[in-house]
Amino acid sequence: MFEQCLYFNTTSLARQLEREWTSAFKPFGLTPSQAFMLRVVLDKTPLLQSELAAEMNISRPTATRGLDGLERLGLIKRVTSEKDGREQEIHPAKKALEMKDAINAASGAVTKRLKKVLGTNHFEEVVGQLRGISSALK
Amino acid sequence: MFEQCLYFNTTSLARQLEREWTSAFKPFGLTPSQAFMLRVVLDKTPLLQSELAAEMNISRPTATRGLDGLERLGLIKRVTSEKDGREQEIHPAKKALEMKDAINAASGAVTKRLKKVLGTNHFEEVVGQLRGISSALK
DNA sequence: CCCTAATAGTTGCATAGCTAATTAGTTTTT
DNA sequence: AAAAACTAATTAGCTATGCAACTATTAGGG
Repeated sequence: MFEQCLYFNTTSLARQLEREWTSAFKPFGLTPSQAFMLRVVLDKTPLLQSELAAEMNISRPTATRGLDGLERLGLIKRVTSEKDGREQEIHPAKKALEMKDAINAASGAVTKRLKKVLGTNHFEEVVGQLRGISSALK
Repeated sequence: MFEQCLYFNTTSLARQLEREWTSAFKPFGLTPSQAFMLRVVLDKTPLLQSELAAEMNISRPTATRGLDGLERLGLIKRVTSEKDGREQEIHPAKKALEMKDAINAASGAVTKRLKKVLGTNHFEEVVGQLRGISSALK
């Protein structure tokens, strides 16, 4: 009965995609959130937690907890910034650097598969529209 | 860095929309999940939990817990089916029936506002596409 | 009729997300 | 240079979600 509802269809699709990505990252022992967070850390190292939160569009507490998890897994290290003692620099651990290519490849594979199922043009169009809505609402 | 990622953009937009709907339903003391669940109960009464889960695209445990919450608020009642003792029929309580029109009106108002911001055509197109992706992945 | 299958719902355990409040460090003001 | 204001991160407490395992009930096959 919510066929026409943006909220309903967006959250519903989000849950469905969550499942796809969960299986993609399972071989690494990572959840989708953890894997995406690690990808940011690997790509932008070193970065501050506030930058991570902004990049991922999550609140700072969520970033704190996500990083707690990655730290427990031995994938990142937090270093108090020398410039400003309030800030924490995030660095990937060696273990994470070794996983980088494989994680990115696994991500690429999922995207490739989805593009095949949905058609590349359609896929890209929808992604663009989602971003458009997101920024229109800011 | 995930501008082109369907998963990232979908989950990100979902969180943003969650905020919009949270404020819309706050006057009723309901979260978006609760409000949508109640709307289904009000519209399809009486229905079984399995039907509710299917209608909302959520797992049965999530339905159980959501209904636990609505029951605690005195908004629904569970009645064991006479046909089949495993089944629970969900009925709205009087309190919920009295809220029905106002909740639906509040929902309509949000949708109307979003359509205005995004343009009705664009809005409907995107919703259609989300549904298309969802069913293509099933 | 009983024993096995299947089914509806629940419970246990875990993750991800949020807001509000707290802590600790830095800047600004006076 | 002490007090006030601000800022980065954390903690507390909550909801929503899922999978896996369990309970209770019904349905089916010897």
